[in-house]
Amino acid sequence: MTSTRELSRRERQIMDIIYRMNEATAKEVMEALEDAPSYSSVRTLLGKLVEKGHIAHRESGLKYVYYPLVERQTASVSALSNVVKTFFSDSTFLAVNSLLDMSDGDISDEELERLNKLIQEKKKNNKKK
Amino acid sequence: MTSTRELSRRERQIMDIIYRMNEATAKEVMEALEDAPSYSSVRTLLGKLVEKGHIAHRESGLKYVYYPLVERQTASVSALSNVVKTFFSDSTFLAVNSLLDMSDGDISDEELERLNKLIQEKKKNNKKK
DNA sequence: AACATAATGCTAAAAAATTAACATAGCTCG
DNA sequence: CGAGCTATGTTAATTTTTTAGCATTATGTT
Repeated sequence: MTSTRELSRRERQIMDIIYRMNEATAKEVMEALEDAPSYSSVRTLLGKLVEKGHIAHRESGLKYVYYPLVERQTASVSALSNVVKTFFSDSTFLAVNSLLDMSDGDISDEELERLNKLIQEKKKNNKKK
Repeated sequence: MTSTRELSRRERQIMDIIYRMNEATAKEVMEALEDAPSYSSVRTLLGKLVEKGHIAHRESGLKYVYYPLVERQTASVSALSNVVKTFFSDSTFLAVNSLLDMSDGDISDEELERLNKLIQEKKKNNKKK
């Protein structure tokens, strides 16, 4: 597994930043880090992440732009699964429930409508089996 | 913030285990660790987590039983928030959507029904404001 | 062309995390 | 009782992580 579980503290922070921004230069990563170390240190960490196969970089003019090698989608499923397993006894229902509770007016009516539809679909699927 | 972000790799693994089990002895933690180090090492790590204020232990007969000091509920909200921020552009909707997609027959009809109701509630709330 | 700026390459020291050894104390059961 | 098992307390060595310094290369600006 190439999961987030094997990363060190800083490496994880940096991966999170890169996922949030989709891609980022060393400078951008440094600026996004809360208690950022020196530019030099950030580059060393990025280098290690490249070595370990978590990210790659392409040249963009002068600089390198780093991007994740595991797709956002894949990584997100893995992250969600882990939270569901750890805090919700592996119950997707409980996790969704909690997310809905947490969201305070964060979801628009239109989005709620779409969720309702998706749930209807699920029901139909359940019955088919 | 006393979040998971400040923990080292092993410390995080151990916290996850303790959250999953609600509480655990050193031995149980060791057994739950995938590539477990020696019993001695596990105890050292537990000691560090106690020092850092993440867990506490109570005596249960002969042994210590460790439990988290930050409630499961609180920790789960924090973990979910982080995933939502990192992988779903801070959109609860997108995260719920993804969870529902991931769940394949994992949610019962009854649970789906409850989710629908919860969503209806949300809609009403949206309108009130 | 020379200088300031911004980036990389390489290297190394300092700090933190990880592992484990050894000593000790209470229980239990033959 | 006392040998063996289980657990803790303490300490120390090793490994990994984290930080950063210094040299170099490319750009663009005067």
